[in-house]
Amino acid sequence: MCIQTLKNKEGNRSGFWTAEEDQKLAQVIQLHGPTKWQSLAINAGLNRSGKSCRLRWMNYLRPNIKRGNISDQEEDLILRLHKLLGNRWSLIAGRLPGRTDNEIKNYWNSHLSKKIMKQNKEKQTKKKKKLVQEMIKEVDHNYHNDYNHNHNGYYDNDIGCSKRNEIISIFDQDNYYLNSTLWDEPLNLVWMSNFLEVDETNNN
DNA sequence: AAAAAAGTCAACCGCCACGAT
DNA sequence: AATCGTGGCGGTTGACTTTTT
Repeated sequence: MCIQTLKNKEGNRSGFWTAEEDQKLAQVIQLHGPTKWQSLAINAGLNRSGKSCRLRWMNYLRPNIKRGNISDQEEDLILRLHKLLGNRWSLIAGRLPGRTDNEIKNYWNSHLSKKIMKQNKEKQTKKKKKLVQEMIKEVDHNYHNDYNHNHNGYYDNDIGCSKRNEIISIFDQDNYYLNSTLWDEPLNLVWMSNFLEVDETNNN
């Protein structure tokens, strides 16, 4: 791995820590305790900011740190705590022994946020489908009872048209499946339900 | 095989709170 | 009361890795 040799604004080293730096920091903390980070950095002979030293200690060097392999129980706890507390990572981490706020935050951003988004999308799709199915049923009812339905099979009464409009707007918000040609066709419920099936397979 | 895209995560930055002076 | 130093936090970056094309 290539080790960065960047410097920050104050001219201190920045970027990934080397094993040698870790060792120096751990030694000086053993002597003086994890406080006064600015002077610790100097005592350790590290050309690092106090903040950088503190972060390295808190997230990687301090004892009893757990890294990786977040269990199902931990994940469940993170999800529930996030629902309760929002992005208050240090509070959440405080309830998970050995875990750091940074790790929880990273785990959330790279795993859980997508998972949650997917779950929400699925719920929304389910809801939408149910609604559309109910409306189709309603239109179907009108279709068979409406004397304005003309001899070509066109569906031209006002209620039916507005219902059809509603269905299109709910079902096809992205204008993805349906297009304006729908208006030139009788409302074909079988045809409509084909799209519902397509929708279902796309989301699995 | 290689280039591009997507994912991961360690570390930085800016901001804020708080205690000391 | 004002200023300064320090610690703590969350958002974000970007180097590196992995997956996809």
